[in-house]
Amino acid sequence: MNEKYDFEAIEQKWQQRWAERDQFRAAENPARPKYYVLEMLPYPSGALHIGHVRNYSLGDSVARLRRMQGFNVLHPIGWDAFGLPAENAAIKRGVLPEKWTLDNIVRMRTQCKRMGWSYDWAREVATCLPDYYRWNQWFFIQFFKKGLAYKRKGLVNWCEKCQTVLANEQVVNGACWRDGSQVIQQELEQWYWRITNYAQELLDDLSKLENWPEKVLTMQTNWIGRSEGARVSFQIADSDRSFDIFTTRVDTIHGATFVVLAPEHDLVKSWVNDPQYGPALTEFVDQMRRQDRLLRTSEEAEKKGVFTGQYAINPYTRERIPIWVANFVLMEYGTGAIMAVPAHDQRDFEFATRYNIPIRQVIQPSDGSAVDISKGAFVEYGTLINSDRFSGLTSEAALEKMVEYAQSQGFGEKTVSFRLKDWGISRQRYWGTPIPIIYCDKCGTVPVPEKDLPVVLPKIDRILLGGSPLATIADFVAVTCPNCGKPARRETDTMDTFVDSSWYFYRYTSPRVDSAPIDNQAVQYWFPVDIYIGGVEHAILHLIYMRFFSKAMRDIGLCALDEPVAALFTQGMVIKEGAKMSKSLGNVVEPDEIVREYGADALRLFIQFAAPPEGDLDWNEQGLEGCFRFLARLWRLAYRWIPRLEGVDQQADATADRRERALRRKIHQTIPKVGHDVERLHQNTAIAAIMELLNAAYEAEDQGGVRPAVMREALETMTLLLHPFAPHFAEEMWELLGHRETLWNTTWPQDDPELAREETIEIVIQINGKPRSRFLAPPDVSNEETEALALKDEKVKAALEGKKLIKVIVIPRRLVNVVVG
RNA sequence: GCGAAAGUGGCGGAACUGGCAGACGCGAUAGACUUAGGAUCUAUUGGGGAAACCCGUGGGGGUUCGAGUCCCCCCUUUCGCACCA
Repeated sequence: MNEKYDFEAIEQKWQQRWAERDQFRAAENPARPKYYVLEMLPYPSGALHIGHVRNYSLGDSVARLRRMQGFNVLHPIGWDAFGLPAENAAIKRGVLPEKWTLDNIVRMRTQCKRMGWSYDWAREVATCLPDYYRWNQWFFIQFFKKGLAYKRKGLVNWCEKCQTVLANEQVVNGACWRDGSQVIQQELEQWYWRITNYAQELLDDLSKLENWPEKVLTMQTNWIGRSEGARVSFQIADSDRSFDIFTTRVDTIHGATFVVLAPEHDLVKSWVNDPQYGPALTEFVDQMRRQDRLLRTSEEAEKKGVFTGQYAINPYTRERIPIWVANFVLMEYGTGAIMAVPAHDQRDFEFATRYNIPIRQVIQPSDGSAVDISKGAFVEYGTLINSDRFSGLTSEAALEKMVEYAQSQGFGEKTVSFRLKDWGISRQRYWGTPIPIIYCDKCGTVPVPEKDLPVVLPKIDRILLGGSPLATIADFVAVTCPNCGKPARRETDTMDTFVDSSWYFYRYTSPRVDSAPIDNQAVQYWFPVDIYIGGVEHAILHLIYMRFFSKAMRDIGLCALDEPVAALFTQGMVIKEGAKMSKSLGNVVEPDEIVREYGADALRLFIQFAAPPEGDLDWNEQGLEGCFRFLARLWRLAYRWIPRLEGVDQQADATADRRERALRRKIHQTIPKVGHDVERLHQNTAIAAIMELLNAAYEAEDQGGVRPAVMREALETMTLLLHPFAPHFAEEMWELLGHRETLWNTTWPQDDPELAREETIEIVIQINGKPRSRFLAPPDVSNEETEALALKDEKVKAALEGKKLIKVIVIPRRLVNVVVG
């Protein structure tokens, strides 16, 4: 054994052995309980960053612990390999996306192996390979057949910088989620997936996700945005046309003094030629189209609009009210049209005030108190007034009754509106999955027959810019119609890369099946994912898409899961000096450099020790050194003892010495603590507990009188407990301690509660709630004895001098509070 | 504005259902070993005080024998949502 902790040699040695033995290979085994540990797959951007290290080290410690606890562990990894950065890098550096991506994967795979994570590399998937993306295409076709995929023209989010369309989830505060640049609205024909079919189920099933963070559930609930209300049809005056509005407050409809359409509303287009109102209307609509969405939809934005010259008939009152177009009504929510009740809606109030539109109160507080409608809207529920036959009803009752009335008269109905929109999956980029559709002049839109899959992404030899790059590849576009055999054209858009990540974790269970996307038997064995670890930034992106995907997979008869992920854990960011690491700030920590200087084990240890995993972690090199020192300190202890341990069994005899018993007690207290902490992902306190155990071993050594058998037990226990965090170190130590079997196949130590039990306990004496004294007692001391012992205490006697004993509270085995007064 | 989470030594952070606040690590101080130490080991390390003691978990109230933990009000930070009809 080397006196010095030579992390480089040790880590290399074990990585090599693990690879040679193909040690982390997983296979279905019905005899053992399974455990599926999943981490969000990385985008191959070039190199692992420290956030990956945190994410994957966390997952690895869980995988290794569960394995040692007897679970059959699946711990896979892959690459989210399609996507824009590859194309952008290609444009910037002149490397083709494919080469750039595959090179990055090679480099990052090496880095992963250098970190010692226990991945089953035989299950690795890269989403940019035809073996994988052909199933994206297969899913597309199944969805198309099932009516879950459809094409329509409509307003879409267009990112100028990315030169492509984005789904709603990918627009954050009016900006592109990836680069933060402005997103504008454009009218384009796009493919959509009908995620809204599942809106209700996606919402309802959130209640099944008991082990998901509340925060994510809330974000999803808000994103789905269910609201119950009514659809009411308004006739356009002097016309046979009508339009629908959506409202959650039909009870206020007698107070509607105007209606408002979104600038993008279809009806508006037919009015722009009006000689009197057309010009202003046209200008307003154009202005809205040009305006930044973020500005337009911000609450601070002033409410602006123009009168269309048209009137609508309120079906309840038969009253003619003006139709306006205004910035604050959004085409994408509800029906893109609202009734405006300025007395009872603040937005309508502001608008009405600005344009001198009448304000009419129709609700008053049910307690009869007065409200001043001239100062602002009264938005609460109350009692209806000025509402014809509905006057006198409460809002709650009116909501029911008035919808029934509308229904009976045929001009409205009860309806539910969702904020969630269908998922726009078309992307006008090269580096993605080709959408498997063929357009034939005769047969229309025809899916590519399954036998013709995959539609291979054509190789290119130069970078393609602008539009849909595939459209410029004549060989690709030209195709014969699978129906009629006549010349036809291929769809040239590619799929959103969130499609790839929506089901990759299914593919891991059967990565090489080539007759179907998944082997249902394998899915049945491994699913659900027991723990999914990743960043919270995907709360309403990936994490909602993949839930949708599972349900859609179920409905096309592929497997039978409602929810694929049993527990989700969102880990915090790694920051430095309080700021997010970024190249522009120059505060990026390179994992490679840390590994070179301190080793992967020290890095893994530190990144899990420095902070609880759900919070942000402030990188600090000195803390890292502390973890390195801990490993070196354990190494030295072993170095001193191992020569004396040969042939010594750890359970040689019952130990009688007080000092030995103290060390063994610490050992047997630490074992359950570490296991329990890692199960809750409290790696920081688990590691602290192992450090304490090492300190106890040093203390025991220092005091003398500890025999090798006990020191062996201490060293072996620390080694086993350390394995999830510092596996190379632990494997080496385990071997030095004389074991042949890898720790991966070794069981987690069993604690002995008998040995863990304290021989004497210290009981605190409080006087009037303040700690004043303490005494030692046997652990089985009764409450009566405890009280008696406390009352004999000198401090207690002194405190009772001239005072009265009011009461004594005994907390068994912990504390006595003597109340005097 | 609405909602959620958080606020504990010089620093990162511990503290299960209310029961010794500050585990563990960093940093710091002193000593030992040493030619030397940025290595290692030992000891000390929330503040005040000579001490008995007193004060301390963002601030203010409250419940309780007892509050970092529970309740009310306020402040700050972070993160979501933000004209959603």
